[in-house]
Amino acid sequence: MEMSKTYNPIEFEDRIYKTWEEEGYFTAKVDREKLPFTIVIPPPNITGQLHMGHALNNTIQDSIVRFKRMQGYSALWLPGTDHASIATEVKIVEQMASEGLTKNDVGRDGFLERAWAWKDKYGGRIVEQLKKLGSSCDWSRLSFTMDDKCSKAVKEVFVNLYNKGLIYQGDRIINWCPCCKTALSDAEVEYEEEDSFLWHIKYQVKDSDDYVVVATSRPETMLGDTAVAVHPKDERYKNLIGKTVILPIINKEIPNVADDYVELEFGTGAVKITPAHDPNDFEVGLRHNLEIVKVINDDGTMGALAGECEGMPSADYRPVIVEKLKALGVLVKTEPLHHNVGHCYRCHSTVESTVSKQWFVKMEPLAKPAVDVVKNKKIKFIPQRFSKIYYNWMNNIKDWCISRQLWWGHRIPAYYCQDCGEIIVSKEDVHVCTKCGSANIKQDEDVLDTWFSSALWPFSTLGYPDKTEDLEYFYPTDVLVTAYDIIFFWVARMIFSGVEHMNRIPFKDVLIHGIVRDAQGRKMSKSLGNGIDPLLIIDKYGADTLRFSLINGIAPGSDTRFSDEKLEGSRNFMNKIWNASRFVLMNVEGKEILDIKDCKLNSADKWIISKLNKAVREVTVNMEKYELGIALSKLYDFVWNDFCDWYIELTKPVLYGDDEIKRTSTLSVLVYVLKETLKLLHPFVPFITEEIYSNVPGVTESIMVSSFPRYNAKFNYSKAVKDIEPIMAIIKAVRNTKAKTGAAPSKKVQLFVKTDLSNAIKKGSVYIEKLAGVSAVTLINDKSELTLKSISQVLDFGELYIPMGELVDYSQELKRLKGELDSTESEIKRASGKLMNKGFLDKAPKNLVDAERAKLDKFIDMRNKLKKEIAELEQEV
RNA sequence: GGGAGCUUAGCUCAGCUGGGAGAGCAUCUGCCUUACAAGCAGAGGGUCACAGGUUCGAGCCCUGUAGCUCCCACCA
Repeated sequence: MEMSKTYNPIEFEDRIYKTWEEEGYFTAKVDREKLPFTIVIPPPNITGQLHMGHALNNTIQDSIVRFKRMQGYSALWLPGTDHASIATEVKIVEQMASEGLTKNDVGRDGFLERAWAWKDKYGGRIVEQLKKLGSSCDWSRLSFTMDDKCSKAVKEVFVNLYNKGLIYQGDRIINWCPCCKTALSDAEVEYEEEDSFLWHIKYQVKDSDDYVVVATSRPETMLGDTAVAVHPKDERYKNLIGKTVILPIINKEIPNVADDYVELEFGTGAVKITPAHDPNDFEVGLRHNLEIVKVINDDGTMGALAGECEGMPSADYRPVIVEKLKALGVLVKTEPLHHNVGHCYRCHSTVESTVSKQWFVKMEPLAKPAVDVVKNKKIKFIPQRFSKIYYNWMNNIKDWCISRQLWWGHRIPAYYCQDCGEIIVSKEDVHVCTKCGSANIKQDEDVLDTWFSSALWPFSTLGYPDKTEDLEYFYPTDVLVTAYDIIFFWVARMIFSGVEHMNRIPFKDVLIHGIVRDAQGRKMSKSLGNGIDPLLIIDKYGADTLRFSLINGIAPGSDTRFSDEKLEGSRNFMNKIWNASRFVLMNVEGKEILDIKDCKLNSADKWIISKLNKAVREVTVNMEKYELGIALSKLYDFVWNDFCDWYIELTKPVLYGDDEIKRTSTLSVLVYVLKETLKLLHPFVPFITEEIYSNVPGVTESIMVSSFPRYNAKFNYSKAVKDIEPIMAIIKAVRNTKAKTGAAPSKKVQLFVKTDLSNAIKKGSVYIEKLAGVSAVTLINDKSELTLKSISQVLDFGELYIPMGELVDYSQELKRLKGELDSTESEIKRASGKLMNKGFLDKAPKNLVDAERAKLDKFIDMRNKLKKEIAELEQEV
């Protein structure tokens, strides 16, 4: 097949992906002959479109899973999507609003019908996009957090936890999003700094002219105050403790209590206590047995206590009540305040703290074993530092509010008897009360936090609670790949869930990567409009280019910047691979190719095989440590520098020469190295490698099912390497000389070499001639044999003399040689300094000391030669 | 308030268990050499934030300082 002159991925990526799918290469089999290797995908939201974060996350997973698959594991990458309770519900509400409908208009069933329809229509988008990226997911196992399998697991887990007393229902202070109209967990609240005020308000002490001034940032909640608190040790308020104060406006009598929670220095030292709308106040209320009075409704509007302002949004009511306080003369001071305010992570509204009846997971008993499995290294975070973040969160965790006042999600499997009030928690639908026999049963209206089902993902997708073959073979999974921003939401919860329900860790390693930023280092966001659409990049440059630019050079846990420059560099590399391959394939066309075992290898052949072998070892080691960025940049170096710039150039004299046997060997090596290189590259850039591989003569199978190259000690041809490297040094030196003297690279020069390595040089002279533009290489024993005006180069294994005729400027030459002498002298100083250091001689490893000695000898030799050259040159001038 | 990370060439970043500072881009100089101008060859460019310490030896380990970034936390 003819390969086009430039890399054009659009021509083959879709076709190749289709073939892979049709051949079933992504489908993992339970194969007792093989070891399993499992990754479960972090399920993208069905509302989501592929963004750069997904692209990075999935490229990493795909590279790992392809690598493992080629290493011979039965590798499963299990894909799926998340129902994204709030996010999806918001979408459906918006959609209905455009038709002038509300949730209540259509009712629960009607709403769910719409939601499922939406899921069917759009939920698959992201899956198609993942395919464009080249993801080798096992689509036959595609899961969804609300499919039957996962729903069964959710019910199982809920009921089990309830029966163990680890799930309970209660009136607690929770975070309420007035916009989404649902409770949120603590993790779902994001704090942002805001400028506000601290209002100082006088509360009169009952039956007295005294008053206490409280400071608050939330005056609108004051009608729900049920106490004023001061610190027990606060001298200023000693007399106040136990007295009654009067709440302005509604003139309600409330107690004054003493509590350690109060900070002496902050505000006035006296705090109004609103148990219904502040988590701290709620705690104070519990300690002092205070009344809980709600003043803000669940929808964020003021309640009946606000009188004529009932129904007004609480934010609007704030200035109203401030005015009222002013009018009453009880507002004594207003000072600016910079503080943290909680916002909903989905809609960004300011969240309210409010008391409400919700379902909670009791965290303490679950957290401890989950900390232990990380502490004793059963689960490893990569990089390790993220385990600290994990500990910190787990050790300070509070109970998890899991009920959401939404319709889209897993409906809580709790049933209430309308007659006797019995609560029945059951995996099966309940129609009859187990206590009184009544059929008047209602299921809980609420659904579960989305993350409740995601927490079960590593085993619910494999069949839990059923003891399936998949679960038995593929669980625990091997590595979880995710960005650091969902460690709390997801990773931590999977860990305690796996430990609790499976009695086994859900994964062995957690590979944390960073986020993709824009070229200026800013987070990509909708509001900034600086997001880059990976699909547009794929359309323009191809998936491999995108993948390469995301992975190359990244370090675990660190953020990465995405830029056009990187993209172009990556595209250029793809083109390089493409053209190097084209060179090989063009030359081998119709020619005989042998196994390299049957070839007569020359030193260049052996050199590239050694280099390849070294690359194999290093890439494998790096991959096993999840150092993908390092692995890939090593491959880049190998391909571009060693293979293209050197080896391919070194093959040309042979390929264009007339020795058939040598040519066959070199062609065979070219094919061998190309194939192995493509395999090394394949996990990262699957399409281009498949496309080229399929064009290599003799190849019948997909590169996907080929074996990853293995390190082979036999391929370290150290003698051949020693023979070819001086040749390369000479080529460089000649090129350098030409450039320095301003001679055209194409200008042929003669070369005289004085060296002990005459055999190797003789053998390699054809390379020197072709690659450095030399007409003839002549070995000499002494410079006196030279009659022409030359430029000299002192290398560590000998001297080169290049007659350059009129281009030789002796004073320039003298300057250059003196410069070289200087740097040689400083090397000698450095090395001899080290070797004169007794501490170094005594304590450094012997091989290092020996190496240092050898260097010193070499430099002294070079110094002598340089001095001689300089002396001779000075005579000429 | 607690914790983490970062500071290396003009820019973006690598640098593994301490043993002579690296890449890409940019810059400069030459080249259309029949795989590739999305290319080839050559060159310049760094007190590894600062100050101490450990060590024969520190970009790497320890302590402190400064600047930047992020996370967590109930300061009304």
